[in-house]
Amino acid sequence: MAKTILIADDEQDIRDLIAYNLTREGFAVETAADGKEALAKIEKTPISLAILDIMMPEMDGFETCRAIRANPATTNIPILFLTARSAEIDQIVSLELGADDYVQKPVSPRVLVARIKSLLRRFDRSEQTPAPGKQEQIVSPGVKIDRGSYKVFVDEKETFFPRKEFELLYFLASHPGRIYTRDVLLDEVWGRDTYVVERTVDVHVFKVREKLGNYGARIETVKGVGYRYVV
Amino acid sequence: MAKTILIADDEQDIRDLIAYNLTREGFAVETAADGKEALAKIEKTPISLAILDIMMPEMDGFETCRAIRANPATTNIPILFLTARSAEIDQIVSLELGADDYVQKPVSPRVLVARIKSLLRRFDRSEQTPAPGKQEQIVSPGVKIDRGSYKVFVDEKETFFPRKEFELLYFLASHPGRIYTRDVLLDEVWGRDTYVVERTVDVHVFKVREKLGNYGARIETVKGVGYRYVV
DNA sequence: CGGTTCAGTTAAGAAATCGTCAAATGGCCG
DNA sequence: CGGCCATTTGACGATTTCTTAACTGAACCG
Repeated sequence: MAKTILIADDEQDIRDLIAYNLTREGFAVETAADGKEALAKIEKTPISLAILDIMMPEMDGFETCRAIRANPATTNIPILFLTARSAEIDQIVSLELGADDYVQKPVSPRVLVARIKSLLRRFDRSEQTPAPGKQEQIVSPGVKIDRGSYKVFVDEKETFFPRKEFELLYFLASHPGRIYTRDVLLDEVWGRDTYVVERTVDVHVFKVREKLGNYGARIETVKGVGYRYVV
Repeated sequence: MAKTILIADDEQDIRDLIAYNLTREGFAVETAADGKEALAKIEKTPISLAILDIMMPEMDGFETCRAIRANPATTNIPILFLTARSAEIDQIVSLELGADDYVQKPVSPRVLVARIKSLLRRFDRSEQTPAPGKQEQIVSPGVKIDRGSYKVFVDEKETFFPRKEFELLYFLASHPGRIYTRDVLLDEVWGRDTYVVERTVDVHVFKVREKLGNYGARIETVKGVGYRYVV
């Protein structure tokens, strides 16, 4: 669930300040001291959003931005510029650089964080395809899972599932028949940047089964491999 | 099948920039340099969405918007405003102009495209379902919310809700059962460009519940997720 | 038959989340 | 200017949720 944000700035102080604030907000953070390093990190790690300072040695923010946009694998990453002088703002705006937002230095952490969240929201929503990606409701005999209202009905009776249990059930049920190993489930349900023991999944499966009552057996164990939801 | 988007702005550069980006995304594009021209084009061509700059010669964006809404044939066209100054945003918000969204200049083409897509999706969906986007009154047993007069009646008794609380209640109540994260509520109720802490939502929910008295429990909390209004 | 592995189950501690209150801020109006 | 009100923030405690570790039993294997 945690998104990774890349911070490219040549001043260590700035990197630290931003990194500190973003980490506190639950983001994962990668840093780079110049454009070259930024590109290298972007190749290696999946990045949700990049913050680029404009003035950097080696390769400045503009160039870096162009390079990111030029690569089909990274062309959709939202980019937020940090600018020191207002003259640079004009450049950002006028050029079709593909900048999505900018924040003027000196940065206020609160404003920056708010902008980042707002940008991410905007892009998340624009990428949401209602059709195959996320189903609003998953219905199988006796069990109905409704994502819109975050409710689960077992034999017509509303049954409360805490978040992780809901997400786990929802994920499994939205890919019926398919087997998922624990580490894949951790990735998909818990998020890529969480560090919990794999057996945690077992406990949640147990609880979900409990709540599903007669239908608990819908979640099958495949010994030595993982779990799957069957209809 | 391509949707046609009308761009009304007096600056050629802006028109070209937006047109270029929309075309690249597979939209058809019509342009107009002022409000009069925009209305003329709308009459001739079926338009899926209109982008209006506010400051235009002859007829500004506000007037154009009113004219579009006044004509039954075009009253349902989604309208997105371009605004240069934040003072204008207040106007958009305060006047119930029937604006569906706005983007602050300088525009990031990518953000604009994302917004447009999201708007179109929203309208596609809302036209399929008979449920209208904005209801004048929302009535549930014991609670009546009147948008026109900005009044709320709890058990027939008029109860005053300050603006944010009213908007929050109205938004939740107009999508009963549906869960909303604090993120989304901030977007929808507070507006995209506000930088407030998420927990602010909680306090408002608290106050709304207080004022709803016996019906306070209508707003349910889903721990770790968000809030929903139930009937 | 004993040992090993794997998953089910339970309980307890840790962490996250929310409700609530109080105080700070800032706008508005008399 | 002073007071009122709406809004926002930070703090605290209560509660829920999550995670871990440990125990148990079943299946498997030599």
